[in-house]
Amino acid sequence: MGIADDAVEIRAQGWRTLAAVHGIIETALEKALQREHGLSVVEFTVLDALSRQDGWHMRMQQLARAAALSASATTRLVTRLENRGLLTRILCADDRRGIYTELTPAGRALLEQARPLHDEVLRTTLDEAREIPELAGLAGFVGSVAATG
Amino acid sequence: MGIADDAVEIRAQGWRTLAAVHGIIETALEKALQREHGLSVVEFTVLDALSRQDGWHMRMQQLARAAALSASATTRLVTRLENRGLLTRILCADDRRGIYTELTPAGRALLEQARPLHDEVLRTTLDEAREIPELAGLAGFVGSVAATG
DNA sequence: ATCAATAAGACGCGTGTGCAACTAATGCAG
DNA sequence: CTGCATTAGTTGCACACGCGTCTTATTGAT
Repeated sequence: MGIADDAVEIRAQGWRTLAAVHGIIETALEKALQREHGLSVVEFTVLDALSRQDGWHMRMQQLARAAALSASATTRLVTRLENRGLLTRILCADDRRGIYTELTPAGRALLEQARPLHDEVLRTTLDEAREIPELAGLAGFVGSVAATG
Repeated sequence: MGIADDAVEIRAQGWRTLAAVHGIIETALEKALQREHGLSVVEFTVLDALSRQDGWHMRMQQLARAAALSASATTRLVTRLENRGLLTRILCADDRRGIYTELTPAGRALLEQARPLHDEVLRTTLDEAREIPELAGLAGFVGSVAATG
């Protein structure tokens, strides 16, 4: 068992840890946001992405990348949110193939209502993860070290 | 904006980064494993979990926790793998409600065949993630620092 | 003027998922 | 031993997703 095999095992272990922490947070977020605000995690993510693009509009493809969704899933998701009056589609003037999406006041309001719960869940689940030895390192990293961005 | 608000923003940013890296890896793994070995990521995860429990059997619930799945998803996943002859259900003698699962030789063989690809995808996607400024920190952490476990 | 490429939508299909309702086995209280 | 809450696992139902394919509108190069 040489150095290469160690690296393989470290990556595998790292991925398992990453998946575990991700799963814990996502499940907790899903339940809480669904229960209190009727939002799924992806829906919140999309609204959040749009809100942080303030002043700018996002095209469907950017949205798809931001939420890690396929094109068709993005279409359907935007349609759902549009039907609920949380965002609007806007044809863009310079390239009329493109479609921008923009938060409506209602969407922005719902997002702001949901933010506190979102952060609370994040905080408590990260704290819980820190209690579990295998997850403590990553949970600490995610919760404390600013992602270099 | 005080210290508390900073912490909120750091957590949110950390979660976005975590979700992004997770999504990249999972998508790449899914495509590669599906294409080459007809396995989904969860299926690989379950087989891997079972193989690392060598000598011991796992109950459905443990499996569910290990793969971050619900009970019902676990039932169906095990059924699929059982139908493909990759694992077997074993009623346990002492508590006849409980069900153990065990890899078959075929399951173990398929797992070993798939491992090299699994690691290769892990390695290349982590390398790619390191090239993206916002993800570099986390990708480096996952790929290099042994998860404390 | 033509034709390939691109952005997005529509739609059917198969699949995986969570929830809630259900069955069966266990174990504890009286 | 009888009743009853608890636990393990399964199943019916509805829904979101990815994929593939087709369609439409627009752009840009020849």
